[in-house]
Amino acid sequence: MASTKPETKSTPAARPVRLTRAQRSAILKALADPKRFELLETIARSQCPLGCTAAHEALSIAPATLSHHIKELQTSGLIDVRREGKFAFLSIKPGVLEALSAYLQSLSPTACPTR
Amino acid sequence: MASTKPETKSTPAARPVRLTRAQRSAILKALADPKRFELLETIARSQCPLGCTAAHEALSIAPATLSHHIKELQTSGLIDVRREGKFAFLSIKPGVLEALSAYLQSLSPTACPTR
DNA sequence: ACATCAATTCGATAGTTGTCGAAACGTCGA
DNA sequence: TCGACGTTTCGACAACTATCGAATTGATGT
Repeated sequence: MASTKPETKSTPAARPVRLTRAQRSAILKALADPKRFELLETIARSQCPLGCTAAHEALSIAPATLSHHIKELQTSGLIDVRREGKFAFLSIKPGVLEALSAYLQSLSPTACPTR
Repeated sequence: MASTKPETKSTPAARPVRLTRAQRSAILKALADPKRFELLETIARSQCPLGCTAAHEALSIAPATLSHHIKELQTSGLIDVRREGKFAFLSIKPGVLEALSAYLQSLSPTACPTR
């Protein structure tokens, strides 16, 4: 199967990133754990690709637990994991948080008059 | 100095609704359960104050479970519960979803150049 | 080849929680 | 007062999961 073009790179324009119900569920579950959310915040606040070691130091949890959380964030589609030799670098997957954010906002309707 | 303005009640204009870390955690945990999220969606989609009976029919879960989920959404600060006689009416608490949404969006930084 | 280090996998455990049936509570109409 | 109905509480169970130590894998440098 010949690939038409490499899409792992920075595509010029924005992409809507449509989320299915199942994806939303998975993402919310991934965000629900405090340690995992903190990890995501750490990744977001870092320049961009955060090393596992830095993450481990920032969260003060066992390596095994960190690895578990990373996999959860990855399988839920929230982050990308790039492996380079014996290191792993974490980065926020673009568009996903925006999509979730937009959907949540859409749930807040114009306040009902009969309140 | 002090006395910028008291904003505890339903101010006509916008309300910032600042969320603490603990509140964010609680809200995300409340949203993480699929049935609970579906309940919130149902409330949001209804005119506004949704009766428990309607919710029960929409979700097809036992009354006890529904009551449990309602309490979770309420204690997390996502919904208001107004009681009227033997009925209970659910409505989305204004500002909370917007605040969470804004925070999530703020985590998505400008994509890192070294990707 | 060997030792070292980063990261993952495995196995186990403790705590959490979604679910429901049954009982209880409160309200309303007869 | 009584019974019917909506909702909540209680108790229990099953499933899930966050956590870690120990062992493993894989890559790097000597």
